Parts: sequence; C-alpha cells; structure tokens
Amino acid sequence: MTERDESLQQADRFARAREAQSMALLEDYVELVSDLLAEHGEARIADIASRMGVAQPTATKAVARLKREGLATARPYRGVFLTDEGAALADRVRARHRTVVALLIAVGVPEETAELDAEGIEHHVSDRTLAAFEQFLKGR
Amino acid sequence: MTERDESLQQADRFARAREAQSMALLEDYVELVSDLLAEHGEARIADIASRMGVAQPTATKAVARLKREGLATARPYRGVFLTDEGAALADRVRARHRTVVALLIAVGVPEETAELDAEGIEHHVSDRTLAAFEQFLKGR
DNA sequence: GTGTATTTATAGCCTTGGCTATACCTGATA
DNA sequence: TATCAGGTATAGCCAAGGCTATAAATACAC
Ligand SMILES: [Mn+2]
Ligand SMILES: [Mn+2]
Ligand SMILES: [Mn+2]
Ligand SMILES: [Mn+2]
Repeated sequence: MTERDESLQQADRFARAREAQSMALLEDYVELVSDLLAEHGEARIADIASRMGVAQPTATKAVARLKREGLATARPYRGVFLTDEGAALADRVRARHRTVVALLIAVGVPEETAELDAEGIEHHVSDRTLAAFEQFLKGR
Repeated sequence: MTERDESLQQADRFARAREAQSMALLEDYVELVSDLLAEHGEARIADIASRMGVAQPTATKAVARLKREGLATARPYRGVFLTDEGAALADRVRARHRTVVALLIAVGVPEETAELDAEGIEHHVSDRTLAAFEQFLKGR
C-alpha cells in the first residue's frame, strides 16, 4: 500500500472515531432514560441530570436533542419517554455495555476499573468487535 | 450500597469519560505530529490536516491548543515541534495504541477492525486496564 | 530578482455540550 | 383555595471542534 493510501485510511479511522463520539452522549442518555423508566416508572429531568452528573439545563438540552433525533418524546414538566427507536437503541447499548465490562474482567481488569473504562470504551466498539467479544467470552 | 451512592458513582463514571474525551484529540494530534517528525523530519500543517482528515484551519486551531497546553511549539510557516512533555505523551499514546490493537486481535477481532476501533477505544483505557492488557498478552 | 504557486494564517460562521441566573409551572400543604 | 417549594424551562454566556472564504507569507521557477 502506498503512503498516500495509508494516510487516507488513517484519516478514515479518525473520521469514524469522531462519528462514534457524536453518538456517545445520545447513547448514554437513552440508556439512562431507559434505566430510570424501568426503576421508577418515569424519567424526570432532575434525575437524568443528577445521574449524568451535569446541571439541569444541560440535561434539558440533551433531551431536546434526543427528541430532535427521534429517540425520545417529552411533555413539559412531565418527564421523558422513549420512542420505539429510542428503546431499541437503549437495549442494544445496555447489552454492549455489559459485554464490554465482561470482556474487560475476563482479560484481568479489576471490576471497578472495568466499569469506569467501559463507560467510554463502549461507544467505540463496532458490531464486529462486539461479536468477537461475545465469541471470546463464550469459548472460555 | 444505597441507590444514592450508586447514582453518585455513575455520575463520576460519566465525568471521567467526558474528561478522557477532552484529552482524546490532543493525544491523537501529538501522536501524529510525532509520526510525521519521525517519517519526514518535519510536521507541516497541511500534512497534519490531511492525515487527520480535517480542513487546514481546523489543524491550525488544534495546533494552537497543543501550544497552549505546553505540548508543542510552532514557528509560523515552519512546521510543528513537540516539547519534551509532548514527546513523552506521544510515546505513551503510541504504546497504548499498539497494546489496544494487540489485545483486540488477541481476543479474535479482525486486524482491520481492530485498527478502526482502537482509534477511539485507546483514549478510554486507563493505566490499570493497560497493565491488565499487557499481562494478558504476555501470558498467552 | 520578479512573479507565481503553494502553504499557512485569519476571519467569521455553525453545532455541541458545558455552565449560572432567573422565570415559570405544578403539586402538595396549610 | 391560596401559598409556596420544587422541578422545569429559558436566556445568555463560554470553549471546543468543525467548516468556507480569503489574506498573507513563503518557496520556487524563470
Ligand atoms: Mn458510555
Ligand atoms: Mn454505558
Ligand atoms: Mn485515537
Ligand atoms: Mn491512536
């Protein structure tokens, strides 16, 4: 492969990482809303904010983006709900989160550390990599 | 552990992921500048931009941030250089990148995919996790 | 040395994701 | 039912990281 081709490939890798990053917050919010709905039957802005560790207006703005992207609905002063698409995403994201943590633990990462690092790592784990992780965990 | 404690812990995880994210770009730029210096003896803005897959003013601005953070120096129209701190960071980042790719391949991820995913994953791999990866790779 | 091509810098715009301060609903209490 | 506390929305600010268009500086060819 020519040097120019390698350079193009590298640029693509960075572009993909940027793309994954722009999805990361959406994924975490959707997963969190899903958790709150399951735990408390509702997802209030205040709870979302405190669980994310951000100020309340920051959570409000994030939920606005979820709505814009068709992942959630919200009635003012009434809490946040997931669309079918949002709920499906939440399920995928939660499963991936668990697999990443399990893989990290399986290769010797302390559980506490695995949970910490997984929160960032998960968003960059592609379907192929996820499949490999599951295969590895099964065949142990 | 109480529900409130778990919530605080989760907020901390998200905060850590945000922090890692704010370092990610710096790390990639520093590693790239180091690569270009090794390969061509100089790191020009145009080369940085094309390898990162961004427009030239975007690279110029990123380099400005590297300078601000004490990781690089640059003389206008003359290319970019790394400070001792920047060079040391580049070495750590490059080593971590390689370990992450090796670990992914070791658990069955195709090489191509490993390179793609590693570009994002690496920035969320803590020292403890990195150590576990190295241990795992050694003991195979 | 002059003129042109290339490279870099600058200006100005946008979106995202933070924040604080403050206005506005709503539900519970008195 | 009137009040008020708590929760939510809104306004307005900031920094980072993208972009395009354009000015300025350098390098190169003649
Ligand atoms: Mn996450
Ligand atoms: Mn997660
Ligand atoms: Mn990277
Ligand atoms: Mn890298």
